[in-house]
Amino acid sequence: MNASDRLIESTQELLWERGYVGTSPKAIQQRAGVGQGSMYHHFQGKPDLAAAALRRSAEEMRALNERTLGGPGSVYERIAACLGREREVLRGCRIGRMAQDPEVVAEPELRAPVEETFDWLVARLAGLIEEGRASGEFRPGAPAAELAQALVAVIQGGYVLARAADSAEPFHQAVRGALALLLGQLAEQPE
Amino acid sequence: MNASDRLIESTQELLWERGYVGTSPKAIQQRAGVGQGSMYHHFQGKPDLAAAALRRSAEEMRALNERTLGGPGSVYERIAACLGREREVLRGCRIGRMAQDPEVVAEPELRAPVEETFDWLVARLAGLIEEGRASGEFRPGAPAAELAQALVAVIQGGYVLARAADSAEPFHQAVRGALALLLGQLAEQPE
DNA sequence: GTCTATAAGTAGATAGAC
DNA sequence: GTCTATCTACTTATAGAC
Repeated sequence: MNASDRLIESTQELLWERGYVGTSPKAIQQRAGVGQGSMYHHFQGKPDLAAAALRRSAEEMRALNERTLGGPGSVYERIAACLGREREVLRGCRIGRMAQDPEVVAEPELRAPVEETFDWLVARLAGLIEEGRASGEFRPGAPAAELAQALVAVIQGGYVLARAADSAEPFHQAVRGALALLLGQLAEQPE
Repeated sequence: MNASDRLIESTQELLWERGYVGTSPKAIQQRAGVGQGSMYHHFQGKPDLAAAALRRSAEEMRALNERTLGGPGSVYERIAACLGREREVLRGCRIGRMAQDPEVVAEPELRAPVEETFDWLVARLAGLIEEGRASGEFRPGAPAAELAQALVAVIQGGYVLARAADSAEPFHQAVRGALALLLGQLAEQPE
């Protein structure tokens, strides 16, 4: 792997672990095993490198979610598979984490990948719910986009609760609670 | 107001805006209008001051939620009042935000107020749901604690989605979605 | 209690040699 | 392309005077 790719990968990891403010060029270089001059040759500076790293993380995140959402099963099963997929819960969400950083939110180049990832995920879930309504699996009700936002929020909030408790348990409880609530939207109510 | 209180208040604001890593003693002193020596006289250092600020924020957050959860109305109405209460959505949650900070999570003194706030809120909501089941307002189903975790996660995740979009709208959509899902738990299903 | 001085270390680069 | 040197500003204090 070349220096540029190693730099991007190290930046992805550090942004995930320490956020944008907490990530220094020096730390990136050390983890990548790359010198100062090399980094500034390939990238204009920290914001430029962070933008590249975030675009790549966003792409990976989208592929990861599509694997379950586009998989086999009923709409409910696919949503459950997505929410319940294996995660390193205590590490938090590498995309959602960036939303807390004021410098990321303030800089369009940095915020764009974050916003687009959530836009995509919400739209994908809303589309699935509508598909489930069309097929008779789900009953009509609240706007699909609102239910989708709530589901994505449960995941993101689940990460927050887990890190606050230093335990993955609150995340899993929140997901089970959300799936129980979603059951109430099925056309045939399970008893 | 004395120097100590001004320092705590400034720290609360800065932790909310910029997080623990992003908040420097210098910035705290300047906002508080207090000199270096004064700060180190009243507090041992940044962690000590941050711990005091977080304990105070946690207390305020709890009082704020109790105002709606302990208010008038049915259980559903009180939960809806809590989720829908006025918020400065784009500023995020001053407690939940801290969960992203590795130095906060790693330091028990700093993490404790965060964990305790969520523990209290989840327990309060779970208690309300059980109360609603006992009175016949809610139907039995998933463990109340799981539903409560999901509701708190929706709020925390809603903040994340709002900041990612630089708009309060995703937060409000997520809350509406969550309340629609919660309606499915009422004993008398509204049509 | 509050102030100023000092200090070792880091942040985030730029310059120029190789 | 990569390396080392250099630089200004900030971080997080400690020391000691007032």
